[in-house]
Amino acid sequence: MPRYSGDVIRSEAATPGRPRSEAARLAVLHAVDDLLLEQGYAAMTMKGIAERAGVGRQTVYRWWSTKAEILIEATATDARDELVAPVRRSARAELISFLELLARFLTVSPAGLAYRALLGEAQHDAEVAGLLIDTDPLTEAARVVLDRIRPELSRMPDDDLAVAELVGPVIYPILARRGVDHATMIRRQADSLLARWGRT
Amino acid sequence: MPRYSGDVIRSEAATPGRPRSEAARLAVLHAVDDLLLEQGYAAMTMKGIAERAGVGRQTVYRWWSTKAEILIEATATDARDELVAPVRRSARAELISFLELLARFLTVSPAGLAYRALLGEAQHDAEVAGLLIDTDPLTEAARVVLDRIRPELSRMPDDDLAVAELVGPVIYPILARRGVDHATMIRRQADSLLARWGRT
Amino acid sequence: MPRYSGDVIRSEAATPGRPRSEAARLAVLHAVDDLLLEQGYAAMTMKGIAERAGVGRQTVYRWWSTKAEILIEATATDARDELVAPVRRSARAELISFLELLARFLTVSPAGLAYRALLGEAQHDAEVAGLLIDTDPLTEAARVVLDRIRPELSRMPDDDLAVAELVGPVIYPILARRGVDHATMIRRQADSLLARWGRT
Amino acid sequence: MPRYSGDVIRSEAATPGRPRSEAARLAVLHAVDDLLLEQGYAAMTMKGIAERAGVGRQTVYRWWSTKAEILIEATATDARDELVAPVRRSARAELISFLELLARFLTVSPAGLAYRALLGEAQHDAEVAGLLIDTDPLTEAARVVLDRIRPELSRMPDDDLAVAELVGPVIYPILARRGVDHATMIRRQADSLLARWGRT
DNA sequence: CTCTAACCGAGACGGTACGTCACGTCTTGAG
DNA sequence: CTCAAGACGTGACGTACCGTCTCGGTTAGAG
Repeated sequence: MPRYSGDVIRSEAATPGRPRSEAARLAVLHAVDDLLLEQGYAAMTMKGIAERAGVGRQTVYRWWSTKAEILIEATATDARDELVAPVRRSARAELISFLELLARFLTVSPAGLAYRALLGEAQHDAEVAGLLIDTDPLTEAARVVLDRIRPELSRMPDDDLAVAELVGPVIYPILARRGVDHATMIRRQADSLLARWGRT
Repeated sequence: MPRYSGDVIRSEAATPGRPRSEAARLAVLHAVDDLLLEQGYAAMTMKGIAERAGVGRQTVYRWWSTKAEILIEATATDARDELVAPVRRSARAELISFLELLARFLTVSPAGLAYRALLGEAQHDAEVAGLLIDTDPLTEAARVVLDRIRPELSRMPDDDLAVAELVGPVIYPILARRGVDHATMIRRQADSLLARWGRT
Repeated sequence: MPRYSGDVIRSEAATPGRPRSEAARLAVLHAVDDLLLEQGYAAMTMKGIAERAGVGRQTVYRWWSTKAEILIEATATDARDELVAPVRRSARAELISFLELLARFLTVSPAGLAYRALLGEAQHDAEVAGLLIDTDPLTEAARVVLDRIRPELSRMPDDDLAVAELVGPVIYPILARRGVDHATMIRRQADSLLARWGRT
Repeated sequence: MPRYSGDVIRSEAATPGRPRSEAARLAVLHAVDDLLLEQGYAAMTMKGIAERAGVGRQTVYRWWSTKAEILIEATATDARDELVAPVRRSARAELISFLELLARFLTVSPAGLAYRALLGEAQHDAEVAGLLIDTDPLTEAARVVLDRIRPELSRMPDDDLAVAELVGPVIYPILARRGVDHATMIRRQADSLLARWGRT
């Protein structure tokens, strides 16, 4: 079970020269993981990452351009894993489970903190925005859940609209406020969506 | 009509020494406004702000600690002004008007870009998070609208929950995706809320 | 007995406006004295002097241009007082007394430390050099001694040459070396001069 | 023939990482040389040196702590070269040659100006004092001359005393006065020393 | 079994922003 | 007109990190 995305070997082309060191790659990814928790995103530096990983500075730059890029690679797999919602009997239970997962992910999980940091950076860095949108694990996970319960909810809109209606009210207060009561919010939100999307 | 928050006279205490230069204060606030549009938040520097304002570096640091602080002071009034929703006949029209205002604010207005940049910074800088939350013009504006239509919507939750349900689905795709169709989303969102919150 | 040069009132012209505050002047001079000992010449600043004196910064600049100027005014009188050589029976005793006075002045006395600091500053600041030369208390004191013993020493050169021969060998090692044995040096120096300048 | 002290190869240890740039080192030393003449010691700044040398600021700080340290390295070799006294037939000629060399060095040579600036700085900066004393080219040169003529002068004291008697009367007026007539002073000084130190 | 090419660590390089400090000037109200 | 206070524009300080470069040394497949 690969810890990091890309752990599967990428190419078989038998390139000449010394092959890329998997040890160095993992050291960098782990270093980023650790530093994010210890110092936070803003205080992380490329220099610090290289030193913590015991790796040359050039080696980092050879494979990644920015700390955002490394962080995405380092946390993508974790994020995806943590956002796999368990299968439930009812649509309501599905929604509640997923939203609770989501709230926990964003407020507690290291991968979730990374996601928020990246989402933040994306607001003033177009390149990060591009990277993040292409690999957004959150939207992906939401879609899985929605697909699962769509048969029961005939009036559910598709695609991005449904995702936004589902995820927005939970994620917004987490990004913009402090100390939100998720539990209540989540139940209300689920009921609201069921009423709007439901069969009748 | 004051352009910047704090334009109202502050104190009459007759402090000793040379009084603070209003010209310098305004020059800095305008410089931040300009630089945000020209270079973006990330590329803005305290040095650059001081130089653009034609002001000493120390003068900037004397009154503000970070570029986030300046940006908040520079855009707070504009943000508040731009988010004043017009009074409409029906609750639905009120909601749609406000959400359209909000979407336009976040995607087009300089003050809105500033808000997004600050919200982004808040994800990895606790101090900015504190500042932003205390002065959040968006939540404030949402509350005004909600208070106005509350009489018609007996099942509307109060406070933060209602704000999140109203604002979240619109703001989330703007922060996390590209090229969203706001118009459709907004109408759906308004109807969804009316159905959930409505009298009968 | 005035503590500082210039303590005597300078003008009687009955100028209009508020007269100069003698209290402020003395506070500045004392502050410079204190700071020289506490922090050394290099660490002293105009700002620090004003604060220590409890005086406005402008008040300092109104009356002095540089810290060197203040220091000269603050120490000139002390320096002159400390370099008054006692009258002795023989030329040899006169010389030895004066040279010992000189060595003590330069290595121990606050005024002597100030003199060395100023002499140092004069090496890379022409303005200080000018001020110092015009008021040099050391040369002045040496001349007094030499005049006193000149009758006994028919071959003594006059003016600057004699001063240099007398003072140079003592002051040079103090400026350019560490931990010199002055006592021996001084006796040798006195004998050397007597032999050279002496009657027969 | 090495232009700067330290031009001799330092070590062969094969340290890891990119080796120090000799070009940068020389650029800094030349910049200091130039700036000393153009602006004087007091007006020289670390920033100015780096810019003149076309070198990063950090590169300067990496190898030197203060401008004094750079100046010592930049002028030590020149100073030593310029103070090599020619061999003469008589002790008197030796002394006169050396003292003339010395006077010229201190009043005309760039290296001599540097020496005076450093000697000045040493009066109020203990660290500079330490550096200067350890490498003092002037004392060194004086000792060479004195050793050469010592056989002829049986009563010459040794070490520091002799150096002070030789050098002090010449250097003192240069430091503390303006426009001295060196030629006369030097001949008198030489005769005085010969009389005192001479055989009989 | 050498050759070649790309990798690796280390760390110096030219830049540039940081936040602080002192400079010397100015602008208040009070004496 | 002076005084204390303190804000002003200027510019150097020493530090940190940027992304690039240049070393010696390693590690593979190709000849």
